[in-house]
Amino acid sequence: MTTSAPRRPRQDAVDNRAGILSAATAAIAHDPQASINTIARSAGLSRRALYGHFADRNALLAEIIDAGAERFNRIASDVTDTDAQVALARLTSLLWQQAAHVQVAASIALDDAHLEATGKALAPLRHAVAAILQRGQNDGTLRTDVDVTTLARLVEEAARAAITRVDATLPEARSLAVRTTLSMAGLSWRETVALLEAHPDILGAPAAGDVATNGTAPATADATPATADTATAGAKR
Amino acid sequence: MTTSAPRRPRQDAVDNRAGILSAATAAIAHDPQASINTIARSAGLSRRALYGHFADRNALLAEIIDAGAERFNRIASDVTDTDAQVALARLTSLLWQQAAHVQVAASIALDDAHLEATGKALAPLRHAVAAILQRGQNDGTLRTDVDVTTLARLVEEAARAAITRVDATLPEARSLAVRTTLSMAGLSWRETVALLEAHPDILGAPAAGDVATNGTAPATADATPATADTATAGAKR
DNA sequence: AATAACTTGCACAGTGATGTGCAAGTTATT
DNA sequence: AATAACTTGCACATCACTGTGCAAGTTATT
Repeated sequence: MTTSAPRRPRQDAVDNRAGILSAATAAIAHDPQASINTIARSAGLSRRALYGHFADRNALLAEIIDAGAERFNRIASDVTDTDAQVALARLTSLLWQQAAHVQVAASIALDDAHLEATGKALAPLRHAVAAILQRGQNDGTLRTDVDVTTLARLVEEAARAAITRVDATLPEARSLAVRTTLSMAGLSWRETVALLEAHPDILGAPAAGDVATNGTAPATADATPATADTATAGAKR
Repeated sequence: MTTSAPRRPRQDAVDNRAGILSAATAAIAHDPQASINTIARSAGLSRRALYGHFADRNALLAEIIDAGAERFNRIASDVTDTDAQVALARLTSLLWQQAAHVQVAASIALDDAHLEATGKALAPLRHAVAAILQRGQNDGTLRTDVDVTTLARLVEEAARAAITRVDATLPEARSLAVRTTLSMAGLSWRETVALLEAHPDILGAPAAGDVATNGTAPATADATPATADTATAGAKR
């Protein structure tokens, strides 16, 4: 008569829950006002089933925000470059991989209702950005004609625009996002191109983390052949 | 028995109509989903009265969009500078004065429902920007590492961010918006500062238009005392 | 094979918004 | 002063969406 331990959740249910989160992320990235029905249907479930996994809309949003926050925080703490320009570039490059989450955060952040939640979720990332910008202003490697707070907002907006408003399937999309952010931070476009050429690892693979990449990575030029290509693209002469 | 000519609209009614448009512009700039009730109340009218002036929500939005379009088009055709950098700077400076309309256009443009309307309204402005950017790329005064179409989108986003996401009451707000746009167009921050110092008229009063200002305006330095102030503001050393 | 877990569809109540009709009141215009 | 124009408040129908209860069915797990 031992009150039998409650059976653990069924596998299909676990999958469905994850499917909802994924579908919701995509749906909300596309339209912040996406209805519960839309989300459930795009996850292949009925509206009613969704309420079996999440108490209400807020609970669902909260988990989505948390998921984004976790990824963002990892990225923020992964960037340890001393050079502010390089740090900012790498940060953007890594964020670019999380385009969907960036878009969701941006979308939800527009809503006054969840401003607090997103704010809390983005706090560590914003703090990291502020630190980088401050460092760059102190040593003169970033623009000093704008106070740090304002610059942070502008850089954030530039990154958001470059990540979410540019076709992510373009081969140069990632490089473009990075160059955009650096531009906003005060560099001329030629300087951004030069910086990326000098640090090819920034646009490289997942960087250090999963696979052990000791120190300076020498041969990571697989995904992106050469920056020069995309950098010169569109030049008239 | 001549079917008497219908009396012309009452003066207070005309004022109220204008008041609604103005209130709606402000309300929607603040929240794209602002309800009819909110708008009417903030115009000092009842919800019911609003429907006496506009058939439905769309009719109201259409007029707001048109009002913005008219202002934008005037600005676009007012900018005639040959130098692409100067033209872009002046365009931004003039747009900055229409912050509320810029914000409304940006807000509504996010909505799929009115995407067509805003697109049509912004078309001439976008065309002007594209022309300026193309010119700048041809003579090498603007960045050539991005194709014109993408660059246009990025510049537009940068301008939007600088105009709507920065406290417009700050004395350097206008200058900041211009420098931001130029940064996105490829200039280094020092180049943007230099350009504004070389062309103080860009941040000056309403420029040519109402009052006759023959040729090169010598004494227009009223509204903005000196660019050097704001440009150097925030510099650490 | 038995059981608990999960999903579905439907009904239902509640909310907030839109757009309209109408009677009664107020106000600009002639 | 008369009149048409305008505003208001209320009632009403409609719509889209949220969140819950429940019975009946399907499916993973033991």
